Parts: sequence; C-alpha cells; structure tokens
Amino acid sequence: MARGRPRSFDKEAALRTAMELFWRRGYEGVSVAMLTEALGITPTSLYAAFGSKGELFDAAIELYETQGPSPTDRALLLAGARDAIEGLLRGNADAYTDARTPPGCMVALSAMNLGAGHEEVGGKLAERRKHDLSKIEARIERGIEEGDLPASLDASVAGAYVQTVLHGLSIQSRDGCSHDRAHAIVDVAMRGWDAMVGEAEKAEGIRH
Amino acid sequence: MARGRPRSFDKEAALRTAMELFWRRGYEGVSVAMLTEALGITPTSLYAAFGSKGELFDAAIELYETQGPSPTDRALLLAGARDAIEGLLRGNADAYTDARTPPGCMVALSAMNLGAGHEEVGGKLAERRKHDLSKIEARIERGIEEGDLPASLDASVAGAYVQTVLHGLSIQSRDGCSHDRAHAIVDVAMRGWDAMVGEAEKAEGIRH
DNA sequence: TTATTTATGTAGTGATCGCTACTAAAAGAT
DNA sequence: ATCTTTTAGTAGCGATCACTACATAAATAA
Repeated sequence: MARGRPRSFDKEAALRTAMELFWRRGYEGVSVAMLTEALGITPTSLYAAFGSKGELFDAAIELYETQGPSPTDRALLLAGARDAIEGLLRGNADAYTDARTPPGCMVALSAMNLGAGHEEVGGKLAERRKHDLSKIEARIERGIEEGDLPASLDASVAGAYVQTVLHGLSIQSRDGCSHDRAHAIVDVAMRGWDAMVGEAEKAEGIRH
Repeated sequence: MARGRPRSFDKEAALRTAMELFWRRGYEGVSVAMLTEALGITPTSLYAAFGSKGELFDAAIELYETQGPSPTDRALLLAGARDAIEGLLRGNADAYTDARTPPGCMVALSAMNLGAGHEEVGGKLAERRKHDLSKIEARIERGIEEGDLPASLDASVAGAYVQTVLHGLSIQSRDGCSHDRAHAIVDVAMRGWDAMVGEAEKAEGIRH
C-alpha cells in the first residue's frame, strides 16, 4: 500500500515540540526558523507534514486541548457542583504551574496580541475561550437542575467569575507564581464562590 | 534660543496614538510602518522624536501608567482597606471596559508573547506587574497596621488574589465583557475578599 | 532492474521587519 | 539676503518573515 520514501521524523513528537514552543512564546513569537531548528527538520518537511505555520498552530492547539492537560473536562464531570468548580480551578492551577510544561494556559495567552493579517488566529482562540466558558456555565446550570446550587444563582456571572480567576492564574503563573501560591489563590476564590452561593441560598430562604 | 525647523506634528498626541496601538495590538503586533501611517509621519521623524520602537513603547507604557487611566493609585489611597481594594477592582474594571480606550490592561496584555530577541520588553512589563502587586500588598499591610484588617491575614496571598482577579478581568474585557458584567464579577470577588478577611478575624477571635 | 512515488535538503522567493544614510526643506540668527 | 540648525521625506539598508521551486535521495511496485 504505502509507496515512496517514508517520513524520517516522528510527526507526533514534532507536533508536541511545536505545541510547547507556541505555548511558551505565542503564535507570532515563534518563527518557522525556530520551529525547523527545534524540530530538527527543514522547512520543506515542515510544510509537507503540517501545511503551514497557521495549520501547525491549529494542530498544536488541538493537541493542547485533547492529549495535553485537560483538567477542565475531567473536573467538570465530578459529582457535586462545588467539587467540580474547585476541581476545575485546582486542576488548572496544577497544570499552569507544572514545571514540566510552559506556565499558564495556551488558549488564554498564546495569541493575545497579534500583528496585522493574523487576527483570525486570535479570533479562533477567543472562540475557544467562549466555548470553555459555556462549558463552565453548563456545569453550573446542571448543578442548579440537580438541586446542587440555588436556582437564583446567575450561572453566567458565576461562570465568568470562575474563568476570570483561571485567566488571572495563567498570568500569575507566567510571572513565576508557585504551585502552592496558586492554590492559596484558589482558596480565596472558592471562598468567593461559597459566599456567592450562600447569598443566593439565603435570598431564597433555603437553609442547608 | 530655539533654532532650526520646528517639529510639524504634536509629539504628545503622536505618543498617545502610539500608546493606543500598542495597547490594542501589543508590542510585536505593531510595526513601525503601522506607527508611521497611524501617526501620519515618516520613519525618520519617528526615530528623531522617539529614538526607537522600543523606546517609543517604553514611553507609551510610561504614558499609560501616568496620564493614562491609573485608578490603581487613586483607589489605594482610599481610607479603609476594603474600600481601597474594592475601589481598585472597580476602577480598573471601569477602565478595562471603557469603550473609548482599548480593552484590558496594557501592562498585563501587551507583551505576553514575544519573539526571540525581544524578551527584555516582556521582562520590563513583568517587573511592572510585580511592582503593582507590591503596591497592593503594601496597602493591605497598611490596613493591618491600622487595625483595618486582621493581623493574621496573609497580605501576600491576599494581594495575589486581587491581582489575579485584575488580570482575569483584562482577558475578559478583551473577549468583549461588558462594564456591568465586569462589576458583577467584582461583586463575587469581593465576597471572596470578605470571606477571607472574616475567616482570619474569626481565627483571631475578633468580632466585628 | 526499472519505474514510480514520496520525503528531503538546498537555495532562494517576494514581502516585511526595524532602522538609517542622504538630501531637501523650513525655520531662526545675523 | 546668507548661514546655521533642526526637521522631514526619499530611498533603501541588512535581516528576517513565511513560504516554495527544484533537484536529489530513499523507499515501494513492477
């Protein structure tokens, strides 16, 4: 079946290396020359294997959100809305400050400022952030439906708060925040969550 | 005294325009060609007036932090630590979502990912963020000294939490978060603050 | 072997990057 | 007027950008 010369490098390993580069330096912070040097291949091979820099970045994002650290989906499946949210924050805090990978979230940080002609790259990541937010909101709404959270809770605001903390943790991690410090911040953030939920419950006259 | 041909453009206005560009698109997202076109001047004039792209960016950051929106310093001078922190968050939330200026914080967003050879630009902004954090911490410590906040409160963690929310709000603003939504997020964040302070007070056996 | 197919390395594409000689223009000083 | 000084515009610097034509190498298929 297979004809012709086979590829001489590991495409998956190369993609993982490229993901780390984009993660650490951002889309425009990584040049094709940097990629070819880091991957140990020539531009021709890179373009043959991945199409273009943009497509390689897309693939890297895809890898980041699937095979990469996805504490988000795992946490949101937890039973109990509070545990899900806390797991979300702590799981991501762990990932952001993991010394084995670049600090912070790739989706949040790798395309924050772009030159002319590359706006669509940032737009795609903004879409992903919006999608992530909707997943958090959906989990909160599920918690409301299951009686886990008060019905008067504004899932949209609550979700935005959680994502705000996540994005803030990304920048803190970039600035050298330690694992323990990140979790201390989550401690405070969860107190905000509990107070928000408690206030909504009290407004409904519900005692837990 | 003044001899020679005078400058034909308003340097301060040009700097303000450059600041907006850098603010919106980031350091590497703005080229000298974009600057000269937006400012209506030639490269020669730009370099004569500002030195280099890097120095122009430095001047833009300086303008951003002084003449620009500095709700931070204003809020931190407020009497009462809680009001100072809430004013800090709300003032910046206002600024981040002000439609007349680019969304989010320039110091937090404009140099998050940089190409090779421009790392020092990002380093300078990281230093500024660290400095901002120390100002917040100092205000919290002052609150402790004045009996405004419990002595057992960890000013370092509390400050990091506040800055985390600020940075998160910057990205939310980039993603189109409205003024009201930002303040709703601050509402929750302040509940976290109050719970954190309240817990520290309770641990000390202090009743308010 | 020979033919075919695919991947690779070399070298270089036009475009843009930040930046700068060089020259012309426009002001004050005399 | 002329000289001097400072700015502004033209044109282009070398370097790098993302990307690719071209020829070669290495595999399978016949």
